[in-house]
Amino acid sequence: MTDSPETPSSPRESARHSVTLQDIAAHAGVSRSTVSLVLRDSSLVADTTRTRVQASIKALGYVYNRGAAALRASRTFTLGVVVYDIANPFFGAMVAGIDSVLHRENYVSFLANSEDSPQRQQRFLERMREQRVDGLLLCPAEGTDPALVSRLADWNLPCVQVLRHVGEPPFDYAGTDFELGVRQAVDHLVTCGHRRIVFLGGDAEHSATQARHRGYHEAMRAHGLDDVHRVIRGPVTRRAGFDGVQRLMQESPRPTAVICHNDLMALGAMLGLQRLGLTPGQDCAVIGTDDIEEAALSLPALSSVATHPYAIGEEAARLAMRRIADPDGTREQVILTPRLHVRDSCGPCTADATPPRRCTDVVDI
Amino acid sequence: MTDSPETPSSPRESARHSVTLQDIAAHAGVSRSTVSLVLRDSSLVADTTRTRVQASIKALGYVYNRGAAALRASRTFTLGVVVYDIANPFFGAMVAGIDSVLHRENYVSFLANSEDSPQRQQRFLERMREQRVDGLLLCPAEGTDPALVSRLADWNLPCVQVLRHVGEPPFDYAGTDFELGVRQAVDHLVTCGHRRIVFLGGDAEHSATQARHRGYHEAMRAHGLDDVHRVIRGPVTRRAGFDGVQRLMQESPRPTAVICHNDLMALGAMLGLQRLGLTPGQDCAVIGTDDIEEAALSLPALSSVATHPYAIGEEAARLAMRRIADPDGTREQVILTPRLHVRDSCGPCTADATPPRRCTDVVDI
DNA sequence: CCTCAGATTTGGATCAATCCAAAAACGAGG
DNA sequence: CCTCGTTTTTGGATTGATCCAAATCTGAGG
Repeated sequence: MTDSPETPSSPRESARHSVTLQDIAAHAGVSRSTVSLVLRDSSLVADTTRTRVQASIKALGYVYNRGAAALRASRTFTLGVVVYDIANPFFGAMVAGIDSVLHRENYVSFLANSEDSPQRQQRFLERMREQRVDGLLLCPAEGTDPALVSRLADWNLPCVQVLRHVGEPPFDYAGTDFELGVRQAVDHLVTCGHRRIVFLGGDAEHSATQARHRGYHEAMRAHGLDDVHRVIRGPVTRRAGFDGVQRLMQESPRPTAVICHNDLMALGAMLGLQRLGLTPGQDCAVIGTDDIEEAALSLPALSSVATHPYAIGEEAARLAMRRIADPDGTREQVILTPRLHVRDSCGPCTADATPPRRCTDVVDI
Repeated sequence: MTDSPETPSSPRESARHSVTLQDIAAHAGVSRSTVSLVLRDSSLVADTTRTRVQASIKALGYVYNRGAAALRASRTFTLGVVVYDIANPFFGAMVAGIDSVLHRENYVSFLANSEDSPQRQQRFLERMREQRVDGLLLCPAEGTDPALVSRLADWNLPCVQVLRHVGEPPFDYAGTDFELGVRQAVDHLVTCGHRRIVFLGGDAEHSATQARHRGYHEAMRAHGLDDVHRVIRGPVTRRAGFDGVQRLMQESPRPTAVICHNDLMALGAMLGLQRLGLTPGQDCAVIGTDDIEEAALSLPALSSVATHPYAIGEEAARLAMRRIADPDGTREQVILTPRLHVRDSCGPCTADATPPRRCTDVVDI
């Protein structure tokens, strides 16, 4: 009592400098190294020692310093995630899927919204490199330099591309078979007796846009409809759907069906038809892509090709975990199968083999 | 050539160990410290030195190591962001607002989706502490321990609460005046001649739910409608709106209007009315909250109290920046003013002073 | 009691930056 | 040429963990 001028366990001690491994070691009567092993629950430490150290950790209110650990160790248990439009509910669901997997794996993620700007994306990627993240989940912004992927490889930064992809295979990728999705839509419409089917939207040269167009062309060709096939390029917004469909409906042999690049466009297209006094599903069939929650809610309920964003997010995250564990393993492509949800916006399907589905059957609110 | 066994600039040199300040210093003929100063562009270094060092940085392909820097310095230029439902488009927009501000400030953010689970939230917060983030943006999960805020203060972790808040003031907070929003809705409906106005939704004791209920009660009282005021508590999902409104419509003196906790509920409620063969805006007025993009698109277009998620995100992020710069400054509460967007779902407003607004005026697709 | 293998534990070096007090360089005025 | 006050630059200590080779402990078998 008399020999030490200040008590070592003073209450504001923690404010002065934070508790370190050294402090725990002293408290538990072991070495720094042993404490470190306990923290990473190594099987090397004896059970009695482990419990003693854990008690000290709790007693002193120790907080692990990830920064210091990362300096020496190779892994940081962090990941970078880049999307190009987080306000889009599709990406919201995808990020939720990513988050669920990362949480299980003790990872946390940096999120950035590139706003489809390659410059913003580039800046974030450089920052991620400075943060020494273990890997990246990247939905490449429009206009991303195709060399980016190999550059990331040079940087030893595992990267899983999501939804879109740039550069040369092989690369890790998680997405949906957009080509198949559009084919399903065309097939269904043709079965229902449609011939003049227009594909609406897709301005940029993404893999995802190209796949949709390819699916459309091939399905039309397969049905012998080469003469009437037609793609209207342009932005993929509500407005574009709204305007585009109205322009189409003023032509003399009117299209009888439109397939839209995404649901937002399709919802806009339905509104456009209604503005002209036409009824979606009756005067013109409409099919969207993504099957966002609002699709089932609209009136008439929108038929849509479900692309399962939550599942894509999960797969992408799992892929990243695998690549981090085995950096030189063969690259993988996880491609989910989309599914057409038939609702009212594509009208009754008299020629269809399956009985027509009624709206109320599928309103999964 | 003959005296050195291997060229120092061998191509795979970078793979062996990464380029450090030391390497740059050697290359530029200055000391480690000077390079460090250049990196943090300090005004201490002479211009000629600065340019020389910058050239070396570029030449050697140096990558700043944030982890190492954070070990010594106090700031990490990282932030933790917690939301409880990232799949909800409202939060998507909010995160976009946050991201835009952080990008300008050279910050990056860790994002977590608590799924409204206090345990998940807690785990993430502890992880953020380990990461030594400079601050937190927190939309507290339902059932969050009110002591959390003061605990974060003990940890020296600046925290801005967003949208909801727990614990005792003073704290930093960014949100919307939900109370005023509901009052606006009630006022409008009363002006239109409604009396039996029901408030639908709100199960938990969040600040945000309480504020809505308070606004509802006060507005009803102000209009002398104490006798008919009524709150139906319950979850705030589409399904709840769908079911809830149908139950209400089966009562003998039917309510003539419902105000919903959020737009998802309101959209569900409109669907519920239609299921009963009733027309929203004609047989029963519906007003939602948030004014999500889908509101204007629905049929009839949904009247909604806009709560500006993007702006809330921006404000919250700005607040965090301010608190990090001045940790002991007085706490601030930024409360945005909501605005009622009148569309078709609340029907014609004969008694209104302003001319009735037509659907087509406000369909801002 | 000694030996030895297997199980635990340990200290010193290391990771890549920042901090800080002190040294060096510089330019103007005497 | 010598001060003196800025302006620049610097080396050593420090941050808090991990790595790794070597030391120590244990208990069974001879």
